[in-house]
Amino acid sequence: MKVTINDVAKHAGVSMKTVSRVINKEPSVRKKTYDIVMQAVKELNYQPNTAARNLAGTSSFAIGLVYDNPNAYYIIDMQNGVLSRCKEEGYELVIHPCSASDPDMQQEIATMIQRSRLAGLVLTPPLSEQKHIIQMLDDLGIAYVRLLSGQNHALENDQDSTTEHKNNNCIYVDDYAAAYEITEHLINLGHKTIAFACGDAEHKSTTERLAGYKQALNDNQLEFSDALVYGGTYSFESGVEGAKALLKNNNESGITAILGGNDEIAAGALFASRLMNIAIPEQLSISGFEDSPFSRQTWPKLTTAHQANSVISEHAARLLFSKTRGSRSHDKDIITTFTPTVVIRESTGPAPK
Amino acid sequence: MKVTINDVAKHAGVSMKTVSRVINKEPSVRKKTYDIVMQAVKELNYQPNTAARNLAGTSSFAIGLVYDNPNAYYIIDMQNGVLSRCKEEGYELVIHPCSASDPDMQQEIATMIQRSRLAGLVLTPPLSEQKHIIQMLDDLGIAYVRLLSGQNHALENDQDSTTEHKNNNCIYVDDYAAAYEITEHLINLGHKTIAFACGDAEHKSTTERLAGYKQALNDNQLEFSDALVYGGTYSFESGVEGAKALLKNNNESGITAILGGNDEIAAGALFASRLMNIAIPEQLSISGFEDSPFSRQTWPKLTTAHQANSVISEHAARLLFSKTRGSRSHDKDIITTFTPTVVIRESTGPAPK
DNA sequence: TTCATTTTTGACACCGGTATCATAAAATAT
DNA sequence: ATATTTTATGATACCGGTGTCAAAAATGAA
Repeated sequence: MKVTINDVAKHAGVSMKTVSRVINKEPSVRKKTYDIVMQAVKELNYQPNTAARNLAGTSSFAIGLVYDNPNAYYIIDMQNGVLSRCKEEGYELVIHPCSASDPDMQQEIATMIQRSRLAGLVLTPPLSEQKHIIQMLDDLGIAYVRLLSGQNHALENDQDSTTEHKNNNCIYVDDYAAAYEITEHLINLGHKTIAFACGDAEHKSTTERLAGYKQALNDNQLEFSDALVYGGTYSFESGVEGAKALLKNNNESGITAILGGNDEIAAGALFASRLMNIAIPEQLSISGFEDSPFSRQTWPKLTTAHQANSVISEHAARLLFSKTRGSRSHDKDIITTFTPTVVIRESTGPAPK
Repeated sequence: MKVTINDVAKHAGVSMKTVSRVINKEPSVRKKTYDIVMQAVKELNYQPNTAARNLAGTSSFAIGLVYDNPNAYYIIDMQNGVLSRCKEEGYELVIHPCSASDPDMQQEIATMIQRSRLAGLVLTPPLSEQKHIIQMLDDLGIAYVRLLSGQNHALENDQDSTTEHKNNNCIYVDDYAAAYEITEHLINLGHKTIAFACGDAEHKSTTERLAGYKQALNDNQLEFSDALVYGGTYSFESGVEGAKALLKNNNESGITAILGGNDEIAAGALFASRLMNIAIPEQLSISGFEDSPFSRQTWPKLTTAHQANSVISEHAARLLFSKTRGSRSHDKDIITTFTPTVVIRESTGPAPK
């Protein structure tokens, strides 16, 4: 029934160690031997036992994906991207949803690493931004890659210990640039009073997006005011509340466009507009961020910033693998900064007179 | 750094085997010994190495979740439910998205099972409905649980080999009853011409929901006609097309309500209604199915049938565990049939005159 | 108290690979 | 052709647990 490395070795007439070398693509195997072994592997349909490899090897053949994010689309994309890379490399993926606010979380992650002897970890925001997590991983000496919002500066400007890492283990999503672009799109449509309904303040993406938005206003001689910003969370409900707050008193601020912190917020704003009988995009333009599937399922469809999450996470996995095993994948192929691109749909239009 | 079972044994002054017994909750350990060992486990913060356990043991400490479903919300719920049970039992979860149409899929699943020495598998629709997959799993002699649409009949009525299983490894979602209920809700609102925009014909849920809908019509002396059914897929786009098709020629069929095969279809129908300038629910009632988060994010919010996916999948995992290891959890606690409940929101209303 | 029986515990061989280091074979230098 | 270096392969000790079976301890019966 189950075929082991010994069966293959016998079948190929070599030692098990040679088979091991072949399946691990170690260099010092003669072409001829390699072929013979591979032939045997195929004939017997041999599948190396993950548990055994993990147990015997220095590092294991499993990595972890840790997330605390309610956005199902985001998570699925992340998983799929990492999984596709794992498949390529013959690794397993251990997924670990958790709650950043949970005090036991740190211990929980440590436990997971220890139990599964993980070779590395991919961290998504907002966990990837938490100093104490990073610190712990450094202390544990485990490889990890962080998905972050921002740009790849040579050094982070804070002076704490994480700086020493030369942040060569980060994948950046340039939310700043994307927010700038999408704001510019609105400005080009003639909008002069553009509001921003933010996501969670603790998330770096929020500050990045906000900064990009502000800079775009500034570069185009548009005035910024605190009345134009609503601080909420990355949720539909927050979008509803945000739009209501921003447009209060019969839109006293004269807002003609709202930039949603993500698609859910934008969808919420859309919903609120309906409640307030505001026509989109005739009276008000609304844009999202992320291009999740449901940005195509609202009415009208959302203008948004497209973020290729599965591609991003695939590169995160690549980067992680390049740091663990005999980095087969060339580091050169790894993109470490992604900039979402504006996708124009029906929720934005020319500013009303 | 890493604590092994031997460290614990030494610390507790017992043999490693005894420690093994304790962490596996085997019965034949004296209370006093148990306490001493547990104390040592705590003091050293011992975490059993998963790989070693998997390798040494008869069955491994990992189960798999296989799915082919584009619905992110559904998948995340499924994962979380199974995951929570796994955590409870100290198991790992190997997730495996795949494509039912992929000819290699069968081999792929077999490979996964072999490589990870999975103790069992949870199958979601539509994979759980595919005979050849079930057949393969039976041949492999691996434990599995199927999530199915339908009711728990003592025996399935088809005569093939899967019947022999006495289907005591299935969790049912009674889509028939739910569709009946939701149709009845519409009937009670005075609707007489109710259409059904179906999901994928290959999915059992589609036939179940359709049957429930038809039965409700029948029981209420309402006429059914093929013109009232649109056969599509479980997607937003299909919902758009479905609504357009059903309401064609200025709604010649006189439809006053559309039952969507799932929330996405309903959202699509909602979208199409906007295109056709049809007021919801004044001119047309639309209902969804599943109660996914975005049924609350459409305008108006969708009436739908709530399905507790994470609870369902948790019970699927329970059932699986009850078949593998020393079934700690009592089978009695396991619910094997779930019936979604109607959630009334704003997308359905009284039939127009 | 002694012996038989049952319950707890431990010694040790595995599970299926990888790592190390020695050895054999091939390539190169003399 | 032989000595020397390099490269390819193999023998064997682990990795950290579990399963088996036998020994030790506790319990009950005589």
